[in-house]
Amino acid sequence: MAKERVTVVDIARAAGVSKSTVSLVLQGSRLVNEVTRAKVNASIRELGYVYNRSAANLRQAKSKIIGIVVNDLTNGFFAELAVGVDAVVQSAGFVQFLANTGERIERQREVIASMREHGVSGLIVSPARGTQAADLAPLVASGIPVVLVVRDIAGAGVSSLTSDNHAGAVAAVRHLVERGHRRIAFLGGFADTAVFEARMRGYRDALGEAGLDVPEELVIGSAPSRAGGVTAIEQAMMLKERPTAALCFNDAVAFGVCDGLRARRLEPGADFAVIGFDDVIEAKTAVPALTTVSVDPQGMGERAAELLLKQIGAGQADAQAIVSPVRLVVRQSCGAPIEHRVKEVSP
Amino acid sequence: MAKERVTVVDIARAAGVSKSTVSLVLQGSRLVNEVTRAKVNASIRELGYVYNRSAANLRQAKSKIIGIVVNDLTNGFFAELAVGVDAVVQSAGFVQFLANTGERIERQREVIASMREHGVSGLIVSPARGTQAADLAPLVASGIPVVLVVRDIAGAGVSSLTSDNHAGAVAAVRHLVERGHRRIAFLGGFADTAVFEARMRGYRDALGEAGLDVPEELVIGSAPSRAGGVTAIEQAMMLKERPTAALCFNDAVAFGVCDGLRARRLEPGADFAVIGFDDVIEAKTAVPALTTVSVDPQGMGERAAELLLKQIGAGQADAQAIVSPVRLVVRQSCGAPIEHRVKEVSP
DNA sequence: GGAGTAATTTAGATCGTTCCAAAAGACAAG
DNA sequence: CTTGTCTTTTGGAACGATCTAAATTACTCC
Repeated sequence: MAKERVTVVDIARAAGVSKSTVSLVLQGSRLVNEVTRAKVNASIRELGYVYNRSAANLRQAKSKIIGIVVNDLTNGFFAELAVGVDAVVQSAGFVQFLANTGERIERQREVIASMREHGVSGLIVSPARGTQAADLAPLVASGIPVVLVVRDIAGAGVSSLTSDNHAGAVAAVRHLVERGHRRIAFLGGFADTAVFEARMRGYRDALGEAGLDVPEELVIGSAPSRAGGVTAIEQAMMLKERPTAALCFNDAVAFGVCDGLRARRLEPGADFAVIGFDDVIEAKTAVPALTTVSVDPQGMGERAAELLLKQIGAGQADAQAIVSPVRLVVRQSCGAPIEHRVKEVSP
Repeated sequence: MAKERVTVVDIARAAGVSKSTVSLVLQGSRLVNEVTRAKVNASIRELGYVYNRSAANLRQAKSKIIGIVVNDLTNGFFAELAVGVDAVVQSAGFVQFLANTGERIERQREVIASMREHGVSGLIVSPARGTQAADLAPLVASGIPVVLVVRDIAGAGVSSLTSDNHAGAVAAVRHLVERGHRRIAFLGGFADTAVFEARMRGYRDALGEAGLDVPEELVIGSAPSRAGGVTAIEQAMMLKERPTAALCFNDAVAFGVCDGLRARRLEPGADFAVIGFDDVIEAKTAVPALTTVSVDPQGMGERAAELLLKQIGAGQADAQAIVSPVRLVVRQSCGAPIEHRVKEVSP
């Protein structure tokens, strides 16, 4: 039962060639004759050979592995991001190491170290909350290409791919203002992240532009989750002057806000306008369909992967910060007419 | 900038010992003297040494990598499963290769092959729909420990960890019957999976046990997603004799069913009883909170990982099929009283 | 048939670690 | 001072691929 490992030497013997030739066949070199190649491939199949990447890797120091580190995989946004990365990376012949940090910096340090030991040729990181440039310094110093995604870190000196959070928030708030809202809340999210800061700034700027002032009590932080949304809206509705609309930190919060509204017998969309951020898959099929700022997580994952692969290919490219555009997708949760909702559900 | 790689030999030189000693220190052997160990560790830190697992791996043929293959990462259930696996696997000093097949068997074949090339010491697989025992045969023959999770495959000859889908469905339907429902639908899911088959059988058995017959038109399949749930309930409500309650294939479908009910101005829980399956995190915080059969995906991931690690440790254990128990969690969507809903939201 | 060129093939060193067997040192007992 | 027992340390051969430079074979054209 304990089968001996089949190696290139075994195949070489079986096919009557040298191991060098087998190696050439394995890497698809065009140097080798058609008949020889066929013979070798036949032996490979026959003996059930499994390529040993550790060995190859040892010799050539480039591994066909890329690592992806996300801060919270149970959040649909990041899961989709990972799927986008996976798609691109796989079709380029790479395989991905995925690790979840659960927002723990210590864990993040561990997984990054582990990935370096495995010789990843590049790393896509959505950093845990509170990650400092110093935390990434050893990684960056090693010269491994790194792309930060979603959350940028000032002074880290690596490429980043973020979404235009400021513009998205501005667009959302403008839309609410156009629909006549005057008391607009900003709900959910942790205030210590760059993403929160940017969205919040967009919210303030758009209100200022409309000549509205920004009452502090209308900015209510919470966990960026569905449960957090429920508590945030509860708090908002206890104010003496209640808001009539809210821009939410992300879609999860927005769903929570809808839940909280229903709990008070208010209908999201009709009685209170809700706008989310991210456009996760569920946003479209929820009832009411969620108006949200589309960030296209899967697309972001794909672009991040492409950027990383380019850097891996180019050896050493200098860091670039890409801000990908977003667009407001108007659906029903902000008060748009409701008649054709079911039609919008994809088949 | 192009730094030379630091190897054990460099450290040996710096610390004034042989590379064998350095190697012993690296593996934490107790054979080496305390002072020597300290000297070596100092040099390691000083030179910024990074362990090369490919090299180690080449020599000792056991890799500290386990692979996890899931069929749909964008589904919260599987993302949570992956997180559970990750937690256990990491703390055992392993790292996980995660790949998403998106229910494509061809892709599944590719990623499994790729994982074997990387020398994973074990594999946790939630197989894509339609996977046959034959698809896994080469993998199984190689002797790598494999644990199938969520979906078992008859005749594959490997261990599996599934949930007690039959018992869960029975409990759910019994509950609905006790609450007085007589026309109970089974909504969503693809009929060609073992999971569907088991839940469905539980549904039928419980109805039979209550002396109710099972009208074919009340079993309505659909994609196991939120969108699928919307279409399934639409279809159910077009019947001449409408159901008053439904057991859904999973939570995503159940949420879709709630959406679809609202679209018809029916309140889930009050006007129609809905029960889901899986108990994803959102089930608790949704409004109305979803009554569902708790499967605890994260816990399943953890148990699957533990089972796999045990098999890796034991060399060759024989296949065992573990069915993990489930329990019905009664919340509001099946018509329970509604007053304390907000209290149940976790802080 | 031989020179020149192009197409294939190959021996052998090499990558960075672990393992084995054996050597070296330390110490106690005779 | 030898011998024996422990504790530490070590050289050198693996592991399974790739790479380099050189060797071999095949072909073309006088």
